[in-house]
Amino acid sequence: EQKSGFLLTAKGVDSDYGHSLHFFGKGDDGPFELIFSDSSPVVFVPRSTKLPQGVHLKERKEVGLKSFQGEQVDALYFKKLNDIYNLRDKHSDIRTYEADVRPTERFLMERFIKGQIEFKGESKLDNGVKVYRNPLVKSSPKRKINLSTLSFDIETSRGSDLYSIGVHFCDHENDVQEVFMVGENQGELDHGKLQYYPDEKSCYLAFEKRLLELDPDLILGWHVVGFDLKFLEKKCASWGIDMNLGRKRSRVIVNKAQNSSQHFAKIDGRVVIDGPPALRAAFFQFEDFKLDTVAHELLGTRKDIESTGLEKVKEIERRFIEDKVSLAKYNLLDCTLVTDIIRKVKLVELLQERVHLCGLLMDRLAVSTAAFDFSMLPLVHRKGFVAPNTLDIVRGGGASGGHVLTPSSGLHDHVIVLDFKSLYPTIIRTFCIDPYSRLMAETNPITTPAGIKFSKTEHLLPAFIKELMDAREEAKLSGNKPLSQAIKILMNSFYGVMGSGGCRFYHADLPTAITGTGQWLLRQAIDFIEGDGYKVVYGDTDSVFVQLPNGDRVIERGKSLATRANEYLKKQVSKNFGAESALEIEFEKYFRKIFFPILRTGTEAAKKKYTGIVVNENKESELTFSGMEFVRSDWTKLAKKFQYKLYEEFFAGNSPEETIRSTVNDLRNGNFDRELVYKKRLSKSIDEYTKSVPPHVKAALLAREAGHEVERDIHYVMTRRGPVPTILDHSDIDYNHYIDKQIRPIAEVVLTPLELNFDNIVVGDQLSLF
DNA sequence: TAGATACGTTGAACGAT
DNA sequence: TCGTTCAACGTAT
Repeated sequence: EQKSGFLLTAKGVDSDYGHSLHFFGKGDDGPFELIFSDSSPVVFVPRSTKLPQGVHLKERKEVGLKSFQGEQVDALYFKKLNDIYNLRDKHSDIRTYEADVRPTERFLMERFIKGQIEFKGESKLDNGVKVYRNPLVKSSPKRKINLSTLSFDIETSRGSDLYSIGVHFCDHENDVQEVFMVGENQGELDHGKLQYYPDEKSCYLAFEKRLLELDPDLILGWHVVGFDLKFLEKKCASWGIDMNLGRKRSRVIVNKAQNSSQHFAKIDGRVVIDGPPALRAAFFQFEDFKLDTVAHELLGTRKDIESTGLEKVKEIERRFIEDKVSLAKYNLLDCTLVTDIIRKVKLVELLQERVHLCGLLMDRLAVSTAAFDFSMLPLVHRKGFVAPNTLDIVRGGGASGGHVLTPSSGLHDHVIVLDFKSLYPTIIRTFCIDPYSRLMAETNPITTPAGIKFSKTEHLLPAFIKELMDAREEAKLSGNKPLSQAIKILMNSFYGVMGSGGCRFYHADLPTAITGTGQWLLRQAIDFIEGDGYKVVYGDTDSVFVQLPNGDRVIERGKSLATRANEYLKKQVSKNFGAESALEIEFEKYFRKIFFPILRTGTEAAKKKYTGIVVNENKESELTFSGMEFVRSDWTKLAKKFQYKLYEEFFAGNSPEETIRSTVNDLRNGNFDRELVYKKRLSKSIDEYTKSVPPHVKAALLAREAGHEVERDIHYVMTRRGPVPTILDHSDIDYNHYIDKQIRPIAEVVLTPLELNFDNIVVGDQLSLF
């Protein structure tokens, strides 16, 4: 009987019998595992390679494939994956190809199985999982599979005591809320079940048992890998037991990435979705990634303990002793908030669509180079090539990027923005840019504006991008946002991946051809628009800011200009390169007013910085900022509020003097004391700042001296003693610092063109101080 | 368990005064 | 004390 399902996790296992592949997934009738017991990991070597004694192969085969340099290769089949690593590491003189492709992924990609799979064979039930040994499999069109989620969160003391574990499980028919609490019974919850256990171990074991019963496909949480799972793993180790939360009661393995604080959890048959990194990967932006902040911004709700840091821990400790019911409530709220956030942004749907598009399973989606391999390798093989190992890539000189114009400085009325829709993907399509096409450049060549040749007929990526773009249009029409977003993420990754030394298909010609073409196209568009009698006031990579003589029927005129620019480019591309243009310029937005400030150091306008009033089709206007302090997380709230107010006045044609004066006054009077916090990230560990010690590092050092754990985000305030972390006493605020470093530079940007002087405006206050 | 380059700003560090 | 360089960070695209 033919079954189908969605793949969740994969692993390869070396044993005495060989290398086996294990795929866990979820089908209509529950979880399954597909085992392929004799997978024979493969690597390619040049035909001329003589293997040394002691290398034990299963088979060496002529496969009719060649390297990118044109050298014929043989396939070597091994018993174990480890044999390949040994060959590579112990015989570095032997050149290998694709030695770093994971057998599980190779298995899927060569069969074009992207998440959805059909399988046929005998199954045996093992711990609730239907296990198929060596079934027949094939790819299967995508289908909606309901995945169940379990969000969990643990509460602990400041030390290493486990207090409670909250659980929120959801599938298409159930909603389960439970809390497992250590200690004596102090009562029940209104909503959800609260159970008490005499000690930590029995509490944990009850949680484990319940999780295995509920059998979720996805495990959700907030820092759930680096904190909760790591904590529980340590606990289990201290009790001498394994943390068996995987399908078939298998053990959870928590790993830390080298040179990074990132943690990864391997759980058979279940995918862990950790809120902050998952939202970051989907390009969500928040003031910070605290659960409370994100929940507030997305759901409008708040956690019930609003304090942070030490106070929060103290409150949790108090509740554990005096009020376990309210601790349980708090614990459970964290779980349901995470479920609600992930549901609200349709994160599971997004991940599912991404798997369907790129083929990598959920826990590997972040690795763009692997996603590129998944789509390209099987196609490249069918064209007769094998690819190099990633580590053998020699990174050539860097490619230049996008073209950025110097803005025409100052204030402008009626400026429209036209931009190229998906510029780099459409360039790849139009000029047939991909690794295979570069190798085949002599077959019907097309020379890009940067002078680099590709084959107009032998290529792989352009067709894939067309497919993706068509699917995206359809997704947009049908309102399928997760799919549309998934396609955008994948398409936008191609250029970066091909220009990355971490990609086995890297070649400097690829990014150089793409960005060079982008620069050429932007110039062509500008030439056309200027030739049409308009003034171009700014442009960056794929956009042109065009001034219109007046504000009548702006959108109509904008769209008409875009259409004519498209026709012009189509002709240019056809005439100069004999190619059919997939490029598309579109009307993006209208600024009733836009202001380009002068560089802080210099006389020209700054690039990548502007502010203006955008008016939409419904004639609603909005003050927007790009690149300016208002959008920068390392400027204080004081600065941002001040900048916003300043430009409101500026665009309204009012004098900014009163705003400046009152802001300085209020600051001195202590009215902004809570809005003076600087936030900056430590990009490396604190002891690695040897070349210079910037303010946020100084603050972090103070925090560490005072016995605090140093976090990645440093919050500090400038006091008369210098930068001090907000967790320490910082009442001696240096108001002059904030006037000079946060208010003055923002004010002067508008004061200079108005020929006003900051010191003259605030002079009264300055005198009263000294 | 690695998508890219272009750009502006700040303040530390350093050498010359 | 002053001017210059550059590490560091966050942003635009």
